[in-house]
Amino acid sequence: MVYTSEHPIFYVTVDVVVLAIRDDALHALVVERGSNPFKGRWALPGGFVEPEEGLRDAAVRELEEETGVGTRVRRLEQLGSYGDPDRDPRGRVVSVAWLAVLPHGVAPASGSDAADAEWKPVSSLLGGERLAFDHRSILADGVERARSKLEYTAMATAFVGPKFTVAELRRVYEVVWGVGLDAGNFHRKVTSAGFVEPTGDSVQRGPGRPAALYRHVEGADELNPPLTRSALR
Amino acid sequence: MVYTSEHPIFYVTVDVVVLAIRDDALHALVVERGSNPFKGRWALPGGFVEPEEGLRDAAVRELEEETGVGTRVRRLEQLGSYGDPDRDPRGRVVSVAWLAVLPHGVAPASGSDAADAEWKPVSSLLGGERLAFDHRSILADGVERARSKLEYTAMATAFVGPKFTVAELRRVYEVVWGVGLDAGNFHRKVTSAGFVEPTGDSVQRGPGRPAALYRHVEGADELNPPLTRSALR
DNA sequence: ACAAAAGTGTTGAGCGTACACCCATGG
DNA sequence: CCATGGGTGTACGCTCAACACTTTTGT
Repeated sequence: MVYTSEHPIFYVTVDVVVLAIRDDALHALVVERGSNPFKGRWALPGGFVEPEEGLRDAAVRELEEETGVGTRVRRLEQLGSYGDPDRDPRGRVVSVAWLAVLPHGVAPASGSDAADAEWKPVSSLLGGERLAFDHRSILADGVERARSKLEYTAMATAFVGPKFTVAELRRVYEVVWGVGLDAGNFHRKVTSAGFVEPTGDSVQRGPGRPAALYRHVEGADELNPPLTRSALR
Repeated sequence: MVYTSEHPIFYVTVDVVVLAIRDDALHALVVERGSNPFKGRWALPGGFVEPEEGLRDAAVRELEEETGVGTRVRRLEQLGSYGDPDRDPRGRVVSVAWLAVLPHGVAPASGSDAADAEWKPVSSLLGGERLAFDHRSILADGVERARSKLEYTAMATAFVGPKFTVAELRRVYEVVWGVGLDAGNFHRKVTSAGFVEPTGDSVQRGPGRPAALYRHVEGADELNPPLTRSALR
């Protein structure tokens, strides 16, 4: 069909801020661009939405194709849309950005579309490193969203495995917020906030008393009262 | 099919949830659709984004064209994007939704594009009334966003004039949250939260002691500590 | 004088912070 | 037996909800 629309046409993409904790630091997943524009530059995983595809589905598909971690995503929420007329030299492209969280220890699969998918510390991506398009801004928004969502949702549990200790959860908060937290007070708050329940098992990690294992309570996402960001030390 | 682009083509629209308080009830601005699809049905103001236009600019322009209130908007933030493949019978349309707040007493201008722009109570729009497209869902998301943003931002001040009394502000919270609040406690909280400052004037509304007028402190948008939603009575 | 709304005082309950202390394990 | 991390006890200070009370006006 000849294009006779009375309305302007756009391309729509999805881009995903994928966060995880590695080596006690917040990392984001980035891929090296294989073609222009920005060939060779790091970018957030993402790509063009298919004609009959939902936006969320597109985010998961692109994540799987480019990094192989699509099925491991523990949480995926819409971050916002970015549509400056000049944000993409190929034309008028609106990108719907998503925030995804992975548990620690997930590696980008080899043999996927993108020759290189890598975890990079958020600090360096937001520091000197230059990302493609407006991805630096999208990443910054994603990190800020994660910081505030830790306060009043169960998002932290998406950064750890299905069974976790209170100390693992505490590291998540400490790393994402960049503060030290009182271990005792944190333990009380988190075990009485209603979003985690003991599995009954316990586990030994190095010296010290074995820690009880908890799991995330199905469907409990609101934290009441919220965990406050107040630092210790 | 002659479309030779290597990527699928979309239309992009903006839709705006415009909230204001009228007659002690939360209202939203809706326009009657003049053409198909959904001809004659109420819809959120909005329309197609121009080729060289930013998304926020498009929201303001459409609001001005369809309702004449574009310049009176006191707050405009992105709500999210809606892109189900079937959400619009005209084709693949992704809509970027915005949340706008107006002070009370703003009327939709006559002589604008839309024959009919009207304030309607949110309760009826989310109740029986049937809106065009997925606008009911967008409106619901907008109202929920407003409810939670009252807690920890200065959004409430956008619902009142540039100078306002503490009681006016309290009515905003009571109407949007649908609860009664203790006048004394509210007064203390709000005047010590740092986002309002006295103008020095005072004003008389009916019987009772005259109320001091306040204005919103420029740039103060975060509420610390947040106002809690706990009801009274 | 009375009603009504603005604004301040007061009090008791509950929560958060800080930190002491006990528990259970590895070396 | 010591070091290390898990987990509990406790006390002090602060905030908040509830509500009594004072202030300032209209009728």
